[in-house]
Amino acid sequence: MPAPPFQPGTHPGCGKVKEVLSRLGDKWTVLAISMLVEQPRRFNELKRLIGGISQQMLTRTLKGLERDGLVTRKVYPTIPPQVEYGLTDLGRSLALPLMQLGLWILDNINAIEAHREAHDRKAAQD
Amino acid sequence: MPAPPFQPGTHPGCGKVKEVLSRLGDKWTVLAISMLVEQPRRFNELKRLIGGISQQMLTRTLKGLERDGLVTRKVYPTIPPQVEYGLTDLGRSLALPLMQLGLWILDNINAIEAHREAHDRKAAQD
DNA sequence: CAGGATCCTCTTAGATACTG
DNA sequence: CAGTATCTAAGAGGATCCTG
Repeated sequence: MPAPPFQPGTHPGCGKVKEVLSRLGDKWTVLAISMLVEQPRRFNELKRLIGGISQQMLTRTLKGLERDGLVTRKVYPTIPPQVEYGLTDLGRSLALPLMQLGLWILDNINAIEAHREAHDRKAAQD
Repeated sequence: MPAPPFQPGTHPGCGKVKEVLSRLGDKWTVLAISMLVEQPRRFNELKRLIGGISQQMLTRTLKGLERDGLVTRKVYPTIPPQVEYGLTDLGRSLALPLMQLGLWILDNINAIEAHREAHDRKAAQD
């Protein structure tokens, strides 16, 4: 296991890593990125795919990703209007470690839930 | 790029992946795990290493990780009391994709910040 | 269809004080 | 030292209505 890149002093941009990490860590950002991995998507298509997100939060999330240079927003001036969101190269390069993390979760979700139940059962003995 | 493991229908535990993701994505969890990668740490040692975290949030974070079976809590009944936190095997296996993500951020933090500044500069033209 | 504007609620997180 | 308890502020997130 390599030395973690977050410890103070080990890297110059340590504080910034924390910041980006908490950006990625909001409720919807990672999900939005993952829905764009395969192909560009339209606004309501994303909303449907993600599921459970309000249009306001989807707007905010996509704006944030666009600001960070991870997502592009292409507007087709048709009627009705059509907007397509897609990953930039930067966004695609991020998707890789993100998918790895998702796969880990899938592999271990059962173990985690088993631990939780055991833990909660013990805590209920009072 | 593999199909994302988060899309509804592609995997049975899709909703649960979202949930674990948002658990990992709080402000301190990933940082706490990363500080335990190299060796077990004591409470105040963790607090100092992470930096900027309140003792309450550290307590909550560690309790959550313990509940999920990612962190062990060993109490030495000495005076003053001594408690040591360490990663379980499950926690160590999670640390791997997490460090990958951290390395990506380090590699690309400059590009992200450049995008942000350019984006904000454009937005300021109104 | 793709959002902007508003209002409201709930969670997250920080500060402080206290305890075994 | 390693927490617990309580209070509070800030922001995340949801619901609804409105518009080009």
